[in-house]
Amino acid sequence: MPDVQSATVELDEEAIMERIYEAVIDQRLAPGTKLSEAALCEAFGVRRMRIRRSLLLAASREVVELRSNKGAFIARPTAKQARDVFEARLALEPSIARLAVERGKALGIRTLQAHVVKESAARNNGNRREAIRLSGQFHTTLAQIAGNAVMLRMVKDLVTRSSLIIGMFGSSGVTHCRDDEHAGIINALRSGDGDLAAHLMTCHLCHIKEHLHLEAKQIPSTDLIAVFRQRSSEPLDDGVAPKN
Amino acid sequence: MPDVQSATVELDEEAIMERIYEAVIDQRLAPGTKLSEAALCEAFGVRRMRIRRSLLLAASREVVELRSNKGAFIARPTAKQARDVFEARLALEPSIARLAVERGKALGIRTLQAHVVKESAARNNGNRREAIRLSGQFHTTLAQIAGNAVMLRMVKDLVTRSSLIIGMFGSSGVTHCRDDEHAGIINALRSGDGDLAAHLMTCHLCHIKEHLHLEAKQIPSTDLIAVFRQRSSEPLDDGVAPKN
DNA sequence: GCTCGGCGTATTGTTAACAAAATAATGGGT
DNA sequence: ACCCATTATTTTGTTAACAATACGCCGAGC
Repeated sequence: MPDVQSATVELDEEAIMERIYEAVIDQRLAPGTKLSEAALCEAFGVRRMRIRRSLLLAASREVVELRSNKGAFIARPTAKQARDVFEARLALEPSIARLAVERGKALGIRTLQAHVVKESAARNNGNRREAIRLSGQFHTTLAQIAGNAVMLRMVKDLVTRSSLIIGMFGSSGVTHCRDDEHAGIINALRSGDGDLAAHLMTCHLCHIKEHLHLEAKQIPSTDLIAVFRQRSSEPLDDGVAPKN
Repeated sequence: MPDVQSATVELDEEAIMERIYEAVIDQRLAPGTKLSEAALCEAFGVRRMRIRRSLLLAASREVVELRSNKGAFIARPTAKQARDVFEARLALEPSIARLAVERGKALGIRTLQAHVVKESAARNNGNRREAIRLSGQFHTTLAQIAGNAVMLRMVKDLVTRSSLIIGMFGSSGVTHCRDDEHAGIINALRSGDGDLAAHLMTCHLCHIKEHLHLEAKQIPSTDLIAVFRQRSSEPLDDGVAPKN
């Protein structure tokens, strides 16, 4: 047996990124939060290099934002980014629901059902954080059942960013998803109706999106030079924001 | 004016990753190619750290594979990964085509048309590499026109991995895409028919996929211990491959 | 009393040296 | 002549020190 002191194995970069994702989904890390390297080193018990690389990974997924010589911050999605994220989810997740119908084994469906039961329970108990976590996990679990690793990775990223988007633009108090809609999708799964599952997923995502206030509500960015900078109109750029 | 010697600005991690992507798309970097750090340092004129981080980024996108203590290699997609990639493309790109119809300005469409003209020319001139490059770029350009940065990022990754997949499973000599299919999609764009554009894209992707030989052809992996290792059946794992 | 400027501290970014593993080379034995 | 063990070299992985930038504190001046 290895030494009892550090029984926990050293986490690798992806694992640390995953932990950051979880914290973002739970809304324990709000948009704009500073992620100091020293603090993260202590939190995860690793050296600075490991943290640094984890932050780079998260930044390449646009879950954190790296400001030069300032450090790492939890990303603050813009309205445009929010639209893009949900547009992507609307393209992906109905297909995922359809695939889950085709490939979902009994085990997977039962897992999902247990999931939704816990979700309802958490909501009724007023356990808001747990409810949010589970409601996000519904979408990733569905992607697992669909059995496509590429799409699973995409959904994980999108769900995490959605949590940030809700933090920025969501009506406070209202949670992500309505669990009855999740239940409806599960019923479609059980009855083997792929078209229905896909359709319900589309509706579900639209509903989430409708509860956002994307009309330039946007918490003041505290970055005054950016606010007062002359902004040129947006003529056909390649859709990718400059990074500095 | 800065010193004339190093007029080229220092490339950042994403830029280097982009250059690796391009080389993969052009099939100048074949699956399994070793990417030694020293060589890359010289090639890009940067220090080791920068290279190392670029490789980490590319690895997180599964375009390169990091083997512990062995170094970085261009990824060798498995048949399962190939299926997943094309399944994801089939979910994403028809939607992208539809969005491009909605939002495509005249400028963007003209750009695409010029693109396809160059593509045909390259093909007729026997300029295989250029033809491959342009045919891949058609899909990313379409995503730019659709104006969704999230989906653009996804398509770039998927197109790059598709190039690797064709390198692994494609009938040699046959190029990625048939340019007449690209032309058909552009016509749908011009006539403003979103459903048609989406449908043509679906067909187009299916055709590419059909030209692959995914039935365990798989170039012998040269890693003998892996070949002779007793393989347990694949029972319901989470769809994510172990990394070592 | 408030603002501006300089100084000290803390945090980030980078470099270079070091440790460990794998690969290549050498030599001895059969 | 071929194969295997041992050594040398290269290449990767990690650590720690250094440099540079940003931040907070304090005092001087208005």
